[in-house]
Amino acid sequence: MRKQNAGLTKSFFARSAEEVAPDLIGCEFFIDGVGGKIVETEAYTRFDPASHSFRGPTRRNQSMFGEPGTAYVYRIYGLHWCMNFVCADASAVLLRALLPVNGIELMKARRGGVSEIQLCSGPAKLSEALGISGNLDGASLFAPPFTLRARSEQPVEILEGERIGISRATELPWRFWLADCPYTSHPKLRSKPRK
DNA sequence: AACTGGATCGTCT
DNA sequence: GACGATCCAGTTG
Repeated sequence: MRKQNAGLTKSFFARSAEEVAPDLIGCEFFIDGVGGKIVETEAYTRFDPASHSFRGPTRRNQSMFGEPGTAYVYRIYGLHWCMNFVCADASAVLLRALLPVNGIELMKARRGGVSEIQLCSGPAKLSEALGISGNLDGASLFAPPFTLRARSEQPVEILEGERIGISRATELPWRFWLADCPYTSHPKLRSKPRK
């Protein structure tokens, strides 16, 4: 009986994002078979001033108030897309970096031929590589085009530190990443949590 | 290696 | 009317 490579279930996401976010490190995520291993995430919760759900439901953030296991996709800075997995109580996990596994040539084509290291090393980069845009907002993660696979083995070491690119609640240690992984988004913050 | 500004627009003040 | 859960190219040290 092979338990490894099983798909993630709804109960996996039916917890608060700060619990789910570290558990997603080492899982695999694909869209139409294109994607890779999750190596960096961030958690955002309902009572977190940095979270889109902090001020209650709006048209943009309504997916964040949906069922655990829903995709929340939003546009950032007018030109990029960011992908989130909705968890319990209007919390969500932002996908920040993947280690490319499948569909590498297609991802390179979408990303303008950058090196493999830089293919998915950032939230907007991985969205471009996987072809993510606003039309996936609100979709269930348990149906096509998505594929989610649980870890096949425990990650060597998961580190945590402050989140990146926000101006509020910056002290919360809700960014999680695979230690010393070259495919994460911030070279300087790869090995040690920021002080 | 570190910092700067530009691109670009929906959302909320 | 201001401002992002960003990225990239360019400049400076």
